[in-house]
Amino acid sequence: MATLDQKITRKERERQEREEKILELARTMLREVGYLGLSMDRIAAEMEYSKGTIYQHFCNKEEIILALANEALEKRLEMFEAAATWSGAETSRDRMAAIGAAAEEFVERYPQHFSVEQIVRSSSIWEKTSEERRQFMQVCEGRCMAIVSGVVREALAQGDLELPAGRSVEDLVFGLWSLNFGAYTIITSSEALEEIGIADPIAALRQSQNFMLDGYRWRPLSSEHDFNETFDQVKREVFGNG
Amino acid sequence: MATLDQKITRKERERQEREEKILELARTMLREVGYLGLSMDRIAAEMEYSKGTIYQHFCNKEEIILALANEALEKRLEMFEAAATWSGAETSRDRMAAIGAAAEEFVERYPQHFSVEQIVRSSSIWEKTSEERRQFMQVCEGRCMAIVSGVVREALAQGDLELPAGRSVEDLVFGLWSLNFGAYTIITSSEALEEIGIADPIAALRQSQNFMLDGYRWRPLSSEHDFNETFDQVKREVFGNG
DNA sequence: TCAAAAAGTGACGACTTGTCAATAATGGAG
DNA sequence: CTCCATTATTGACAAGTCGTCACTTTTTGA
Repeated sequence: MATLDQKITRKERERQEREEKILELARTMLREVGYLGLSMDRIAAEMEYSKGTIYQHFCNKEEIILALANEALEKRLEMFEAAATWSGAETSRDRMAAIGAAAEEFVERYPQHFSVEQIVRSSSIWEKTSEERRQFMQVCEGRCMAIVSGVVREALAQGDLELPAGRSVEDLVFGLWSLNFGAYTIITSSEALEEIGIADPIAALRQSQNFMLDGYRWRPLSSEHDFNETFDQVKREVFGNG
Repeated sequence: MATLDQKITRKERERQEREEKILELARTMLREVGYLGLSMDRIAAEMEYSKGTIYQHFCNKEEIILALANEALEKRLEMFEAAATWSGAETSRDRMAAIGAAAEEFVERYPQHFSVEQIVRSSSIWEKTSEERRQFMQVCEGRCMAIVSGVVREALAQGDLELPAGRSVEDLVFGLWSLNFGAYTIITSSEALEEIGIADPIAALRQSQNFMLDGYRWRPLSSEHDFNETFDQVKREVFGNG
């Protein structure tokens, strides 16, 4: 019985290892030749397995892409969690800034992860993928939202922030989310940003974010505290980025 | 000589008409079956021309996509211009709000145009397309920026706004751009926005925008003036949207 | 040892995009 | 009106996709 169990797990382990290898290959392929260049034939050839075997792991190309996107979301969730529980935060707005720093770090450290997210959002991959994986994605997205919402709620509870009539916590989070997602998308896809006068888009993003929260009157305001310093501190202390 | 000229122009006119028809077909195709479903074969079949002829107009699929994207940019530029010269603006911030309304109207009225823009930004179409068309795109983008920047500069000149140290006009514009682009991307690609607590994303976007500009201390602040009313007014008066 | 079950294979059909020799239409010149 | 050069149009073709499934090989447990 023990040997049987062991053999099952060995098989299972091999399967998982192979799956990981497929994803690894797909990741680098995606980075080097883009979504359209990603080919099942080539994956099979480089894996030295037949196509049929690859299709036993992922029933189509889109499933692979979505699996990569899910990895990305998981990674970011992890980073957001680390930022939200940062011990160096003195105020609720510090904590919010920490999450901003996490978002920044995520894109810088895993640009290909971010680009997968973009692909999933623009190409109509959805229809072809399994319900299961789609759901996983929504769960991740929801949990990410929940972390940020949690910080906002903390601010409300502590009296650092009051929402205007008719606005929900999620509306604020949506604003931040949009700003960040849009900024990174433009940054990674516009070649000549400098030419049209945007020398340091990351700094511009930080500023916009700060001013948006200032607009919400989330205290301390950016005029009362240097959140740029907080950003850099988080990137050093939490993510070990000197 | 007259007849010769006429014949040349007749030929040329026919060519252009056909080109327009190709783009029209591609547009609807893109809307109905997405980027991946857009097929040169099908375009040729539906045009009742051979593939070779289609390829004489656009030397690859990506050129068609980019041509559509350029149409979109032109359209938006037009709408931005209309908004920026709106006669009903009482303050510089009114004028800025008018542009926000134009952006909103653009996405609502031409959703497929917006989706083309997203496709161009995420898929790596760039490499395959002609320098000419790429340049056109950048010019449009630059002119769009220039319109918005113009309004910001007007505000600076009139003393309605002062920029913080180290920030340029373009940084502010970049913030607005990111916020809008990000928000519309998320809106059009996230199915279950309501489920995660974002009931009215457009309202949330307006709010975020207003608060961001409040953060910049662009007077009158949103607490001193109802810009929601301005948005709706512009959509009625400039774009005839009741 | 051996048969049944599981795993792996790759030729295949149906689709792409983009090319290019061959064919058809056109437009002056005589 | 004829005729030929130029230009426009064609569609078979090469080379590449994706996903399938009858087949072969390996594994497994009795």
